[in-house]
Amino acid sequence: MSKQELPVVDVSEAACCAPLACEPLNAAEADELAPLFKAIGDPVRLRLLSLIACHEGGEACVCDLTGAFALTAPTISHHLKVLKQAGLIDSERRGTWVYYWINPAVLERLSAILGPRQAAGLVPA
Amino acid sequence: MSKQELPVVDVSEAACCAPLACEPLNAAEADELAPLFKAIGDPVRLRLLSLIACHEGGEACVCDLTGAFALTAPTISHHLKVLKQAGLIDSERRGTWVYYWINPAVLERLSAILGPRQAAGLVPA
DNA sequence: CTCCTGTTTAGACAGACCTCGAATCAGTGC
DNA sequence: GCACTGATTCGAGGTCTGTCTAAACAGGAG
Repeated sequence: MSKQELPVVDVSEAACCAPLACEPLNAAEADELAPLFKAIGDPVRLRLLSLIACHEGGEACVCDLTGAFALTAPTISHHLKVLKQAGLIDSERRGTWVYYWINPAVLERLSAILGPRQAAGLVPA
Repeated sequence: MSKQELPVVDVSEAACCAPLACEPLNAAEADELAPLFKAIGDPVRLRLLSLIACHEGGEACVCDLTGAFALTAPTISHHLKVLKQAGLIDSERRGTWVYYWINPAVLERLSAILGPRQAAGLVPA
């Protein structure tokens, strides 16, 4: 279950330097990127992502996450699945518990796409 | 260029340096940010945003946008409304046509939140 | 004034989404 | 083997969303 083919796109593609305002996205690119933003377009999932990213060791057990929400375990599990299918996180079972960690490359890609003109110059004041 | 009363959150707030992986988002922050990502979580809206951002002069007429999609004018208008209500774009009517332009500050904020830790680049005060 | 073009609003409908309870799967320990 | 805990899957509800057609609104031209 850990090495199934992800629906994720190739990060090394042209995407790294096309900040949305550089040249218009074509339909294919938009169809590919929009689901990623959609995945984090939910308060619960956005917070889950943050909780996982901030957790010590860079990974968090599901049991660490459920407590932060007034939601049932199946609902949390559902949201984690959405994030995973989007390629934003990955998981592994270790004994009784399942651990999740984020995929930094995907987040960086999204950040770069929204960013003004990264790479060019990060301009310190 | 003249009106400043955006429904958008204050960019100079703590947001500029909290890249999602720094410390966990609380529920209030997530409720505020998620709708922005949700707005760009649709292929049509993501492409609209890109088309507007890339258009010469930094602004685009609705008539320039509708041609890029196999959708009716009301549908495009609906998506533009969603983007505008999220604070990602703004618009103004000039004679017969209505022009849209993006709000770079909001995009930068979203980029910074997803970004790895570039943080210090933007420097408040 | 009247017509025409560009844009938005209103209403409707199929499909997707969030959440839950109940059931099931996966490991650990008695 | 059996019971227990952690996590996921399944099916169902109510709500939200994307798209359309039809109609209304805003300006410019004749």
